[in-house]
Amino acid sequence: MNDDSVRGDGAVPPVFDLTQFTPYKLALAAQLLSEALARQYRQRFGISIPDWRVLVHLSHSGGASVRDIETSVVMEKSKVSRAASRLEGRGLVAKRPHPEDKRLVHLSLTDAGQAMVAEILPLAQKLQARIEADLGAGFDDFAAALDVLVDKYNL
Amino acid sequence: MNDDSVRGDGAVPPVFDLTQFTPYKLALAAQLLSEALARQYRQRFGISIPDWRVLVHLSHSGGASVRDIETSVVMEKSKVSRAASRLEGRGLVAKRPHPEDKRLVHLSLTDAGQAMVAEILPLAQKLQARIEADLGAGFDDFAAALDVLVDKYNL
DNA sequence: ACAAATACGTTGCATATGCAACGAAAATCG
DNA sequence: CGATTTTCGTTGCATATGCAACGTATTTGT
Repeated sequence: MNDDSVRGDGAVPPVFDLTQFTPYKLALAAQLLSEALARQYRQRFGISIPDWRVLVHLSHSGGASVRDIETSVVMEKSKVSRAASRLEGRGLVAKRPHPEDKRLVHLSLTDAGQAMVAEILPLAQKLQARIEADLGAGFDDFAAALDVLVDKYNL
Repeated sequence: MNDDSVRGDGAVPPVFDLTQFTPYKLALAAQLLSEALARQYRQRFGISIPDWRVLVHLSHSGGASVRDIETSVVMEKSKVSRAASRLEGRGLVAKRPHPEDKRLVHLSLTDAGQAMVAEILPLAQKLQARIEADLGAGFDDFAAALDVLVDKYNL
């Protein structure tokens, strides 16, 4: 007898379960977690995920250019630019020309922006705590594995 | 002396590093891996990620309805529907009415579809092997952690 | 058996996305 | 210096996306 999956033309279709494929599982887990968080602030604050990333990064950095955010948060610059414009329109972010390099646009949170971030961050921290609890002792290894993947596949 | 970050209004902006936030790291790792794979078959076969998921699922299941794919691969049904139409247009997938339940559309791979899947799968398997090597002994725990997250946050 | 509720797949529409092109500004190099 | 390249941010455009609405088919409940 031979292999179950032999076909006449010699092209053996490998048995392949998408649900056991790591990139797929990763994508699914990421989607579920992102949605879990996004649902919480989407309705309450009308904030999208790109908006949220920009806000949080500005809160953390205290101010940055579009390019800074592009690289550190890994978002297309056009995405960053549009998020910044939306947020500026809502009075959450201030856009100012950089005094030394006139190509750069300096972004920072307004007071309203800081207030909103202060309201939103606890939600994220609560989710983070929940995830750590869900994974228990394995959390640190999990986080480390993610770091390995991120820097092996970055670029 | 007091806490560094005390502000007059009592709203303490929590120190929060997006890059240490698990949902963010997960999203980033997922994006990088998906792109790594997508680049390989996008150019060579003109296949998008949704297309790929549908093809692989059909290969694995041997045939399924739009709804089957929607639930098992976790894609919006409109996304599945459009992917199926694209693939049908390219002669890779056959759409047939279900004989018993006329609401269902039965999808299956054509010979050309099977041939393409047979060409593409090895790429995925190679990536999978590389990931397992990258994570070494920790891989199984990593995969298990992903499963935990997926079913804790599904729905 | 009939009406109402539900399930399935497609499509219209508003929005989001990636990519390339662009203008302005700065850096590089001869 | 002056010319060429590179960098930065925005925008135009083609495509992709999610969501709701729809038509058709089946299931449920009375």
